[in-house]
Amino acid sequence: MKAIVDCNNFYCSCERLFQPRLEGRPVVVLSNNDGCVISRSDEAKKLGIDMGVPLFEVRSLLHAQQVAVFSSNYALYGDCSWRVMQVLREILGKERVEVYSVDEAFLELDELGREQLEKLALSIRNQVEQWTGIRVSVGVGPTKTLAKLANRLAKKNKTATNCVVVLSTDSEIEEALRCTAVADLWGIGGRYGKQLRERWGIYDGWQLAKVSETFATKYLGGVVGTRLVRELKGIPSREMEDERTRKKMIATTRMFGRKVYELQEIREAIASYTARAAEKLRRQFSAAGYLSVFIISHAPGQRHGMAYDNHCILDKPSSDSSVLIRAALKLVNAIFKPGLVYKKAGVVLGDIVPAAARQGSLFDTNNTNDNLPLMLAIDNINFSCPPAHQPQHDSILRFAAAGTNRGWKMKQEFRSPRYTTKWREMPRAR
DNA sequence: TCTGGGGTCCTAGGACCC
DNA sequence: TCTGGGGTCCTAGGACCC
Repeated sequence: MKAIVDCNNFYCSCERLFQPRLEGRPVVVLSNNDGCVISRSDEAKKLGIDMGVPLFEVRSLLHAQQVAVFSSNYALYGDCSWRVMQVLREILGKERVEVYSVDEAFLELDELGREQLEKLALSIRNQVEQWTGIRVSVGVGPTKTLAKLANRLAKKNKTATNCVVVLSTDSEIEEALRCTAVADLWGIGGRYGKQLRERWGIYDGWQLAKVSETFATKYLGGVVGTRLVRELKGIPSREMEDERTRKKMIATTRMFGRKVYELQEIREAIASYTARAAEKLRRQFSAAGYLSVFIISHAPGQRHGMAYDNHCILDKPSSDSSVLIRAALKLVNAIFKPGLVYKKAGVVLGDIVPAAARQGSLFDTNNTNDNLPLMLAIDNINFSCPPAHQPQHDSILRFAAAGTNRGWKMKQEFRSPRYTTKWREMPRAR
């Protein structure tokens, strides 16, 4: 049997952890640049604040209802996530835990009886809450997709279910599928949902579980759809995956805090995003062989601007910020067009390989020329020291190319302290 | 006026090879 | 009018996820 543990309103719960006075009050967390709402407490959901709604549309409602508003604080959420996952690993053993996202993990459970499964799920839920302060929901089923469905039902009705739902008998599964709209299934998004309804008259999960594999292959994206339908029928087709700690692609992209016109500012932004991406790369002991940059211009009155991108293959894979920044700046120079207004830029690293197994370049006489020790020293210092009195900066040691004014930086007006990851921002007890 | 950021997997189609 | 058959690799783009 498979289970999925999912943290309730994760980002909001993290904020509340350090401000218990917010318990029972509506809370929301905003996306980067304070653009839209990406996490809501139950109280905020009840006020009718939708997921993903732009801040400006609900500003007065938030104010009138005295909703506590936070900018996103990824240092805090990442650390809380790690704590939750550690508890799961302690309970089940780390081979049985697959971290799926910042707030979700799949668990491999034994084939126990129904009551025992429910007891186990409940005890996991309680243990996590007791040790981390984060409330979670647990869904259990014969496949990952059905576990997801169980979890959804658990969250939908927290009081009745105690945040735990087990789907183990055929009739339980049938009933759950019947009461779930097809687009609410894991793996069916808006596009397929619409097609299934309008073209095939398939509205709920039970109908979809009945289609043939040929149908799924043909109309739901090939093997992806086939796997999904098999999972609904109770045949495990998405096995537990090895913790793939190494990402295959690393991106740092941001909206600017204001309109940007000058190449110099774009270069600063690209340099600082590249430095950030390189940091992520080094954290997983990798090097990248491919680098791409893009900038997006602002078309007045339109939702989407025009994208300009450029990429290169590096002579040899690298995780050296200065090497990557140099390459990125060269790329951005080639695509910048004066006279446009820019609103966003980004850097993507690809062709990622383990740093230890890099293929050297045939023409490179100096293979040890990477500044890895220097880079690691920089990472260490940046991790432990906050940038004192310089709110426009995230780190104390930076590359000159990233600039000093940084007027383009994203807005973060409501960020809480990084309680658990920066010494100077630790909570104080009187 | 103001709408995020970071990932994965898969398919189709073109270029190229023998 | 008729014009081989199979591979592989790469890229772009679609769809989905949190």
